[in-house]
Amino acid sequence: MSVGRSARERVRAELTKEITDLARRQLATDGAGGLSLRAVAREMGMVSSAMYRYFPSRDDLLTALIIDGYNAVGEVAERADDGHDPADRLGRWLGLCHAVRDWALAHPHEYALIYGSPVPGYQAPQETLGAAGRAVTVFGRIVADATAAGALRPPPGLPEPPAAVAGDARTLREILPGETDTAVFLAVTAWTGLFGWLTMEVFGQFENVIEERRAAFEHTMRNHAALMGLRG
Amino acid sequence: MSVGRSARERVRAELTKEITDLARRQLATDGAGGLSLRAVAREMGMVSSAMYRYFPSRDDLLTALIIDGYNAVGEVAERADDGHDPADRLGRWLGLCHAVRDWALAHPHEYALIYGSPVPGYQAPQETLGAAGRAVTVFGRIVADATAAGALRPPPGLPEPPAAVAGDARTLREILPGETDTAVFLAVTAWTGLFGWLTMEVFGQFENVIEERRAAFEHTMRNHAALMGLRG
DNA sequence: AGCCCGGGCAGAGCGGTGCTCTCGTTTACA
DNA sequence: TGTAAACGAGAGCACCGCTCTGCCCGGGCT
Repeated sequence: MSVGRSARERVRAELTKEITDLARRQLATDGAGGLSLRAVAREMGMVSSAMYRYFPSRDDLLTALIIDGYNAVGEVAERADDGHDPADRLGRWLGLCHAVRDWALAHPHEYALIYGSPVPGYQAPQETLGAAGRAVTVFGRIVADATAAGALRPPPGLPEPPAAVAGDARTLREILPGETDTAVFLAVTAWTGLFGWLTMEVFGQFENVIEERRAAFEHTMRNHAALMGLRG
Repeated sequence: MSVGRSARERVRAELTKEITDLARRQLATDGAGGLSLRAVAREMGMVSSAMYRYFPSRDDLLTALIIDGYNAVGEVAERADDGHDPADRLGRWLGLCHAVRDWALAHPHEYALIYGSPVPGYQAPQETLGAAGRAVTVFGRIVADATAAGALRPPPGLPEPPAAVAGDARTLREILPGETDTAVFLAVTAWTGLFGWLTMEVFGQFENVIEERRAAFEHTMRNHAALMGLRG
């Protein structure tokens, strides 16, 4: 991370970046399954075995790309929220949804890599967790701001969270500080709903079913906002 | 499908079934990426080239498994709904949710195959569409029954569907007959929410975040029911 | 009854993959 | 300056999907 101390470390960092860049390009065109260490090496004018000086295995290269992906969506989410009037919580929620959706549609393979089927024997290492949390942190801030302003008023007739989930609500309050159990799970409902839509859209489940996807998406996210009781 | 006319056709049908069975077992243990024609052939005491008498390519074998998967979840959904008092629409909705979830957790790789990242160059053929619709048809019937009985009363304060989505609402009324545009998209919200939760749970996104998953899931699905206005 | 034809399987082989091991070279550091 | 670590090349292993060829054998037609 620091400025390359030695020439060797500098060229190593450069080559590592070149590898991930080429791999990301290959990922974008062929998907995770088509990512080939040999192809990356070929494109760099190197031999495949040399790759293993930089990434111990293909999975480690994938891990690097996964972390990059989480950071990309996290940054998109943060930038979207920075551009909004903090008091306009409904606008911030919709802006966050559109930002994540735009990124997902522009990078379907990267989206699949981080939110889709896990790769075969691959176990997400701890390092991914930090990056994975950036987007949801933005969401938590919006909800918390709304609550603090008294602008989170869910409709009547909602079910009571059962006692069993109280512990999970406590965990989730790290992301959603100061929320009641009811509000915590309304937020979970909205968040899973957002990614449910995105997964179905990116993976082609809406083909021949929903065509005006942007409008339908925004309306669905407005439904989620209404369920949370997010007022403008 | 019909009773094997000649002995040759009968043994062919049996071998085809044996191949898909072995492939499904391999799918369950290694995932879609680990599905190997050669391994299936090995396990059958045959040579890999012989597989191509039955499936023109690995992707065609995958297609067969995908159709099987859609039919499996469709059957699970239908059976769950048959076992419920038709007038208990909230119970039917929750039963449907739990049935699909139980199946997904029991067959994570098959779930990933049909609802997860699409496989590399694979394009879902038309044949899958019929099987894919069985589960959502059950859902549509529950909502339609509720509407017919006047038991679908969404809470106040919901957004109006924009004009742009009217066409899609018309398409979706094939599954959700007699529903208003508002109700159609509330149903879409619930359905995408269901699969959003399932995808995140099956793909491990709830690790270390939500532990009482069954209770939290049911509560989330009750939230969706409340948004739709599904009364018992 | 005899023939023949086509489905079924085996084997070899092509080009590709991830990954390992060895070997000579280059670089950084003590 | 000497040494240990990093580096890249090359050969090779086991596996993959897929193709082509050739043999066998059973069922259907003459």
